[in-house]
Amino acid sequence: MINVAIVEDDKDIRESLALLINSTDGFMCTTTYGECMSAIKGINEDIPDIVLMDIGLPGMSGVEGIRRIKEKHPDLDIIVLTVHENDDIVFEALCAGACGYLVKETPTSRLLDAMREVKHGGAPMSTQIARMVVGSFQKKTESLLTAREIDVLNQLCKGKSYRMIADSLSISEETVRRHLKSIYRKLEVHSKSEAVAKALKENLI
Amino acid sequence: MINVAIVEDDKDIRESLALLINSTDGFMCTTTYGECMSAIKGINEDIPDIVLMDIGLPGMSGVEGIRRIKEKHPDLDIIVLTVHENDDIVFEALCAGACGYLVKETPTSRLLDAMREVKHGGAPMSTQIARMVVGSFQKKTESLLTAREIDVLNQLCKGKSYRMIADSLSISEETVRRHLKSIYRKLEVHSKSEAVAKALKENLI
DNA sequence: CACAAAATGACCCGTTCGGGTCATTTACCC
DNA sequence: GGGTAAATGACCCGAACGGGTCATTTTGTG
Repeated sequence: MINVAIVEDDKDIRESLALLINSTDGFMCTTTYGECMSAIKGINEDIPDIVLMDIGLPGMSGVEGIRRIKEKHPDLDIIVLTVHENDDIVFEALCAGACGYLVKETPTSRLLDAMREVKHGGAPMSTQIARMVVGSFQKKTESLLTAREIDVLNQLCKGKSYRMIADSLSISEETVRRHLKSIYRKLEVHSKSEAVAKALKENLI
Repeated sequence: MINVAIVEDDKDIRESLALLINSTDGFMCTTTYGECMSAIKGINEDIPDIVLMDIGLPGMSGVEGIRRIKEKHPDLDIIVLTVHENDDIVFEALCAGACGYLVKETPTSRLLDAMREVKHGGAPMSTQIARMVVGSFQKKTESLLTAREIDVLNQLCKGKSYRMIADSLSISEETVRRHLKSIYRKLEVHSKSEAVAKALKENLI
């Protein structure tokens, strides 16, 4: 029997979700919450197997709610169920600890499958979400940086100094400096650390 | 009609996959390859809609093959179909441009679904793979760094100087310097850029 | 309350970095 | 074949950094 808790501000959605879950073999939903604070408190008392979580909630955001719940219960599985398909929110939710992300038009059969999938160690996502997630691994093609600049940037990301980069690429320190100037201009940054941060965040290397 | 190419060194698997695809409505497979080089060449002539790609191939690795194929055909969808569930290979394949990753015990019906899913903008993954991918977003808990050190590290990742970090956290530059010393010792690094690189790669922040 | 861990602040000094301006050679595209 | 982009190398200088050693205050847990 999989015990599901629901965090969702819309009463109609909340109740129909609970009804769906309670009328499905192997699932039950004894507790629902209208906002995060009570969910965080309630889940501390009565620990479910899975939390279905909305993102656009009154008061504390769902993302922050996920973070707080996972702090106390790292092994609890949280599935986001929301209308938000905005890139930032998806990644924020996953970083906060969600292990699944479904958009709200998901058919009920898929929702039930998703919960079963989570219990088998999966991470169910709606198709567009999965593509966004996988896409986030892909390197930017047609980089604005030249091949040599990328070489230098790669070394930089290993924490190398100008001197070490020069040795490693068999060019003079002055040339390294020159490439760095060009990189800074293109990335619009002004220090090694900022360049590294930008390069890693934007998958330039 | 979805045109599928197969890259797979095992003749039996290759042929049974082709047979499956050709006997399914809406799919066809006219070309199969036993290793990467001929696939790269062949795909340049005869462009399929989807490539099913093995990873453990003789000669060029599947990962490198994916990279080469995506270089020429950035919009071509490549699904990895392999026995490898090793973390590194999964992420390497996705970084190289794969948009799906299935383990070989995947039932044929799921394989066909996966190809349809890809054509609808999805990114089909086996359950364990999806969890690995989502897990890679999650921050390390129980950091070896203190809360304040993480504050400083966060600022560092925005490319701030000591002076700017000091202002932004309302502490003296000397204290920032002190925290940085402690961070360097714990992360075993010796520069801002190296610390940023390590922090971002290890999801410390 | 006592003790430990964390956070705070200060000084010195040699090295590295960032930005400025200079120039030459190689490679590729029209 | 001539022009453009890329890659190479050099110098200067002030600001920023990294490592060293010093000490005080705050916080939290037993």
